[in-house]
Amino acid sequence: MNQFNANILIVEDDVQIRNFISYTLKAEGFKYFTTGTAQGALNQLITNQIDLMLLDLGLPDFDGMDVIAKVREWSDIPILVVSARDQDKEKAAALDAGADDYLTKPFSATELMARIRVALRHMYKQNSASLQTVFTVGELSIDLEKRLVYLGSCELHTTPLEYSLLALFFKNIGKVLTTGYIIKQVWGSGYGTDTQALRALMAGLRRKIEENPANPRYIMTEIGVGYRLVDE
Amino acid sequence: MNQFNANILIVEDDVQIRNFISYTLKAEGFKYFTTGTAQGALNQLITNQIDLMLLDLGLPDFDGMDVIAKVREWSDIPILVVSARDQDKEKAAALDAGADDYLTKPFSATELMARIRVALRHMYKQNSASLQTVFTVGELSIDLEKRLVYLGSCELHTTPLEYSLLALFFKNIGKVLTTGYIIKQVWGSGYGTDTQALRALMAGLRRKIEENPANPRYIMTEIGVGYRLVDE
DNA sequence: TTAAATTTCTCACAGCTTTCTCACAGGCTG
DNA sequence: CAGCCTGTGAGAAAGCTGTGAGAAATTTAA
Repeated sequence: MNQFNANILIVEDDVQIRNFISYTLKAEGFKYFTTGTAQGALNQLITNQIDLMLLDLGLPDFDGMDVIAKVREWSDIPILVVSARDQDKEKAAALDAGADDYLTKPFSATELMARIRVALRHMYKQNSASLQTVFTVGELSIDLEKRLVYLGSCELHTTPLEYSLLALFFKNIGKVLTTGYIIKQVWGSGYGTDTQALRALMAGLRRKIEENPANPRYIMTEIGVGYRLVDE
Repeated sequence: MNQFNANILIVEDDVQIRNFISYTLKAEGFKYFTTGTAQGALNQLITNQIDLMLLDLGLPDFDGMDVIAKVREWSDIPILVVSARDQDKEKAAALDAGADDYLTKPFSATELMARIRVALRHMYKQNSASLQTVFTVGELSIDLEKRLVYLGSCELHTTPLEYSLLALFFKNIGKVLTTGYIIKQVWGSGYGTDTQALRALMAGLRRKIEENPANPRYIMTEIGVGYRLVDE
């Protein structure tokens, strides 16, 4: 067993290499998912709690570079590119697109594992700074770990979208979040730019958390820009 | 010029490679220091503000592995190992000791630069708080991250255009900005050259931030040229 | 499986804010 | 004084937000 407890997504269409990698990961005690297509990778990332992605650039449906760009629109998970392409420019392009490391085939299990450990170390170092899971503003608080919202001492029921929205604000207390950013974070990047649904969602949320929704105390509107959770 | 403004320490005893690396870094606009020994590396790290270290493992005085371990006792700066040793175990050992990446000689400038960018990206993401986002002149201050303006200790409401204008001045404190430049920055290049809207916008902004708009304290008019935010 | 309940999205509209335009006043310069 | 530039107030036009009602979609329960 290793020190990390991570879910790793293997995106590789060559069955032999996929087996080699998954065998190696299993031997080290990692949990993993596999897929052979770009589309499958995106699906897995959405449905499962993935901590790190091993990505082959040569996929049958889309180019791996597009996958990197797509994922980076909404996620910061470590992406380790595994590719047969050995051109420096390819490497630089992938790394600049947002990949965290680049391994050229053939590679050894030892090196792969070491580089995975580095990537996970980075991730945990980053997350350890934001270990706090309970945030409070005035009477309102949120427990990100338990996924619960409290108003005073009372638990407050929230729908999934309402919770997602509120959590986003608590992760950015005091900052003005633009409507475009909020929509991307709550609905995902494929949703578009229509703000109507956000307005409706915000109305519902305010009805629950604000005493007087027309004159909010917690989430302020910044006209023409977005919204902001006040910082005391 | 690159997007980062980092000091890089090159630890390499082979003069040719050292020159190659420093030449590459200079071409990309990085500042750098060089040393050929482990002892020198530690000295430089203590005396200079180093943001990233390029480390050759084969040093004359101590083994590079010891340098990594030593540095990691007190610093989290990215360490990029550059080595001729191509053994997987060597790589794994260096990475597990705390290095962030491992490049095998010979390597290309392109790849080196891309990997440096990845390392710096990680670092900046981690202490993104350390980037200055609050600027102050007299009683007036702006928080670019939160998108908020303060006058004294009071929050000041600004419209999107007013904020955009004020932020532009704070990014250019003390400099005279021509009306043409301001219009292009605030309204975009497609707007034209009509200054009427800018005059109206400026009047509104001054009404909010100046005690006496007719005799401004913060944003001065430079007749025939443009405007300027005073520098204390 | 179907049915009920909940959640989410869409529409239409009222009310408000922001932005632009116009007209004019005042100051500086030659 | 005339010409140019800047500042300002008023008002129109455009744009943005909040909200209720109901439709559509999703989840939960039976």
